[in-house]
Amino acid sequence: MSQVRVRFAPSPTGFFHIGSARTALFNWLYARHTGGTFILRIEDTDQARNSEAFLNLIYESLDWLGMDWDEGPVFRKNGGGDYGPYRQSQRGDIYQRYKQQLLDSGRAYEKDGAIWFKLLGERYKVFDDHRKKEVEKVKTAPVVIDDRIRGRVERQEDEDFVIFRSDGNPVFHFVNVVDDIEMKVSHIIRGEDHLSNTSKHVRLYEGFGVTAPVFAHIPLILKSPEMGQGKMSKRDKGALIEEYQQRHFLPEALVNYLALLGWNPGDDREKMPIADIVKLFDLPGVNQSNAKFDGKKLANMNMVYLLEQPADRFVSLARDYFAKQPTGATVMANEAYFRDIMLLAQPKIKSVDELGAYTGYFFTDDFSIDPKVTEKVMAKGDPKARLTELGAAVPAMDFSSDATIETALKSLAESKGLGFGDYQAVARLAVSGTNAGPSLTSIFRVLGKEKVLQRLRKLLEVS
RNA sequence: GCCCCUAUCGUCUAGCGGCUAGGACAGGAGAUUCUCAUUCUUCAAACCGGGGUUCGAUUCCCCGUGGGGGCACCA
Repeated sequence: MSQVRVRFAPSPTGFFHIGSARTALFNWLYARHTGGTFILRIEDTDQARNSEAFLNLIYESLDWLGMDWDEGPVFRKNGGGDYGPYRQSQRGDIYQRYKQQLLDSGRAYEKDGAIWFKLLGERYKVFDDHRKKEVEKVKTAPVVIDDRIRGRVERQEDEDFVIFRSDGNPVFHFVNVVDDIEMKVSHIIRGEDHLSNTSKHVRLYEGFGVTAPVFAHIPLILKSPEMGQGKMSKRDKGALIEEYQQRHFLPEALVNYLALLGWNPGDDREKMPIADIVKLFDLPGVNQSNAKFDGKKLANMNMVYLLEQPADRFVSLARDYFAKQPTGATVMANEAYFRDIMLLAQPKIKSVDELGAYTGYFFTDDFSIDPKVTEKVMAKGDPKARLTELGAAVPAMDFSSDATIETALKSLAESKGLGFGDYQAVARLAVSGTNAGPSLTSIFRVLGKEKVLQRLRKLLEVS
């Protein structure tokens, strides 16, 4: 069996979005699954819309998601290869050569300053009511595509088409095919939106006297019902990879979710390590119908991953997050203290970007107090009495561990004929300003006696 | 308008001629925990319609309908 060579060929004309990432992922997975080669090729022929910033975003995003490329532009540890250059803007001479070949063999001709690819067959004229003009058509045999995902697809290609514009630039269909031939691409895995183009491409392969690669057209990602109809576009909420990076999602969670959009391992497994996905992924397992994007399921996947991160990794993720927050320097000033708190938060939060709000009161005395929670807590029992009792008891408590604090609090409650719950809510409100957080005993321990007392007193004063 | 693809809970999906149509997310209700979150239990929720083929269709075929994509000197 010949070597599998697949490519991902984005154009740097906009932000890198979910759909592109998924196409890249399926190519990458197939390459890794088969032990083949994953090529990154930049389709930057559209000079007006290209930008270096977008190009860099492609590199950064792929790198962040863990999709390393064996051949392509050099970026960090990725890239290189013998079939370059890997940017179409630098391959002009190759396109000229292929154009000449077609001209020489009579499969291309010039008209209106452009170069057209010539179909073989009897010609006739017909009025096209979509374009509202008369066009010349060619009676050709239908193109048969043996798609690895769709099965047999038959389509008529019945009009000559432009391969070089009158400004001298080659068009997408032409460069795409030429590059795939030159780079010895064996499998073309791309979005279903290209299925209709494939008949053109097949004719071009034939024109060059080359066997076409295997095609595999994957389903598209559609908007979720709340977002409306149609395929996901760059303007839709949650469509950009950059957004998840900024929200500090775990790239492996995003990749896992994306893999499940249009593919499944054949059983009920959903969360699975990338190595397992690589092992199980194959083209016949890819669905034929489009999938709607579900941000909630992605968020859940992210949480599931977050919960099981080893402590060191979680702290490092937290550090990346706080490095970008205005309060970051203060928060991370004391490494041990920071780590302690982050590990208290880890099992409780759903995403890293909640960390700031969730742990704020640990790092400043000037934290906000939730008025709604206050109202609720202060309405029940005699919270002010509990605060007073706590204030009196805390100085003598053993703050050396959660367990000793718990024992002390429970014995205080017992001595008053009350339960732990009678103190918990109001104490929590005093030290954290809210009703959600790590266990009260942990908060006490981390904060220390002095701050706990100070906050208990403060709440007593204002209430 | 023409061409191509597609169709199971709200969403992602399993099913590959005979099943109480399974799982997951989201939603409802309980339980556990010092709060919250997690976790656990539980409930509700689907085979687009019509024809065939067959002893028997969610499953195979055809026609509708719905959804998606394509029809450029864009990529």
